[in-house]
Amino acid sequence: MSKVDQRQLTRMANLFAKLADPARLRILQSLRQGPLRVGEIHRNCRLKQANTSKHLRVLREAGLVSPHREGTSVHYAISEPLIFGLCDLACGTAKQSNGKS
Amino acid sequence: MSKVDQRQLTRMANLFAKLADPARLRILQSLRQGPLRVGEIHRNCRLKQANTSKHLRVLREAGLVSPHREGTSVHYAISEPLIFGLCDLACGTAKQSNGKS
DNA sequence: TTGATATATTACTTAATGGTAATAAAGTAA
DNA sequence: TTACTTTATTACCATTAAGTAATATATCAA
Repeated sequence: MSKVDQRQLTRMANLFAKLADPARLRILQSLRQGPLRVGEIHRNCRLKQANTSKHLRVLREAGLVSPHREGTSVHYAISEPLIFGLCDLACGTAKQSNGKS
Repeated sequence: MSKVDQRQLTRMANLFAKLADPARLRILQSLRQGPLRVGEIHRNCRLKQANTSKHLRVLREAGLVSPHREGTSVHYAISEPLIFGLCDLACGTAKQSNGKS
């Protein structure tokens, strides 16, 4: 990646921003083993229903997850598995290294 | 990474947050080939001096870069090279995939 | 000391974001 | 239709963060 222009840097920053929230990381981890309904996610991750829906919208609009209606419920699935590479790397990097912020 | 607890998710999210800014990504890329003085960084990245200093503080407090005084100037160097793995992965993942946010 | 240069910090404005309660919308069943 | 369930959206508040101008601090030279 010798030449990275401003637009690409902005796209990268936007992607990192989507991952910069513990609740969203938790949602993504919960989807790692397969699709889940919104209700399952919100109980599984201990998030309020509205909050879950908002986070899923962020992830969906970023192209990281995709919804699939089934009756009254909606299943969400990972649509960009590459993010787990990022998560795993960050998990290793962030072991005890993080500063005071 | 089967078991990731809340603290670790928060650390990961904090790390991602540090990378979630185009200016900081640009600073990190500029340091990829070696340490630079603050003045070089701020001219190189076309950032205001104060802004550069603030971003460097964020990166420093996150343990990603480290300063080294030399006379009146301060050299900054990458202190956590693993972040380039994250940057490269994000660069590949964020090619044209990013949503409307 | 004074002066010059390099970097850091402060104060401020503006913009974006997360969490929540309430409400709306979508789907199904009776 | 009504009633019920599931998910999405809206409105609001509180917090956080980026950018900037001005100022402060640090280091060195004379």
